[in-house]
Amino acid sequence: MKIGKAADLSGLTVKTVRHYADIKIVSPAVNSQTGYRDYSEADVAKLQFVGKARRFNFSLEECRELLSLYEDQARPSREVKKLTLAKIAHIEEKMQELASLRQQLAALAEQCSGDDRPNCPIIEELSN
Amino acid sequence: MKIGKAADLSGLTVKTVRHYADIKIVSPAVNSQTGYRDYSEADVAKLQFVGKARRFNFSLEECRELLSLYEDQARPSREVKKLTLAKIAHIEEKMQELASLRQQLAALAEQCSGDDRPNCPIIEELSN
DNA sequence: CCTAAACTCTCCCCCAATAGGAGGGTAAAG
DNA sequence: CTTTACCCTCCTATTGGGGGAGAGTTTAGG
Repeated sequence: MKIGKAADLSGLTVKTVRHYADIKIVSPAVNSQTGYRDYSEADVAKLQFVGKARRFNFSLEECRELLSLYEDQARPSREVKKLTLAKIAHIEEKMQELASLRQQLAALAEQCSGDDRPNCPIIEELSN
Repeated sequence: MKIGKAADLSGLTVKTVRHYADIKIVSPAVNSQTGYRDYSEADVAKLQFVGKARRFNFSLEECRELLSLYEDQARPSREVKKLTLAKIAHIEEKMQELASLRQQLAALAEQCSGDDRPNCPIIEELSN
């Protein structure tokens, strides 16, 4: 099938699917007459797989790794779990960072009257 | 002073300070003889201000707004508080999203034996 | 059968916020 | 006076795409 249908079936945009072909995440056959990309059912399954992994916050590089594990019928599940745990750790790091920022900003906002007066503890803090 | 010292004093890299000049976040005077940027004490204060706001996760566009409030002695503190609360809300949204991802990934990881066997619930979930 | 719309191709620019480096001019220290 | 340290502009890359031009292809309708 052509790229438009593959994109529809995988829930991705044509732009994105083309990008994945460019960087060899999912490489379809190519019609040498027209230059049109030709996607198989298996290609679409891979696109769906990558789409889902992306929604789980895996980077494209990580998707590439997951995809090669997905294709390897003999993969040890240890490998997949390792990637997943690393991703969880990364997410937790990010969350900690955000929690700290939120706490600091909330403390500042609380001290700020938020009215017409120019006096502002937030600006003062940023000025130090 | 020249850009190197301004960068040191503000805790930013020369590259970053130059970029901020390019996009008019902090615009120093320019020596027309040499083309060297010439930073005042006030410019350095602005760079420090932006650096701190960046560490609080404000985007450069938001920094631009904060900076104009910083420079406006008559600003209503309401404006600053509004930006800060919006930033807090944005951070909380991101945290929720990450919490959901973490929960889903953790549930998957827990079901995965993580050994030599190819059977892997994580890959299976991503394949659906 | 022919035309027009829908689709596809490549190529280039754009976003945020920097980092790295080439190639060339300037300043300050020995 | 030379070396080193610094500064300049311009180009490239990063991540994960989006937008659009200009050209070729396919498909549907009349």
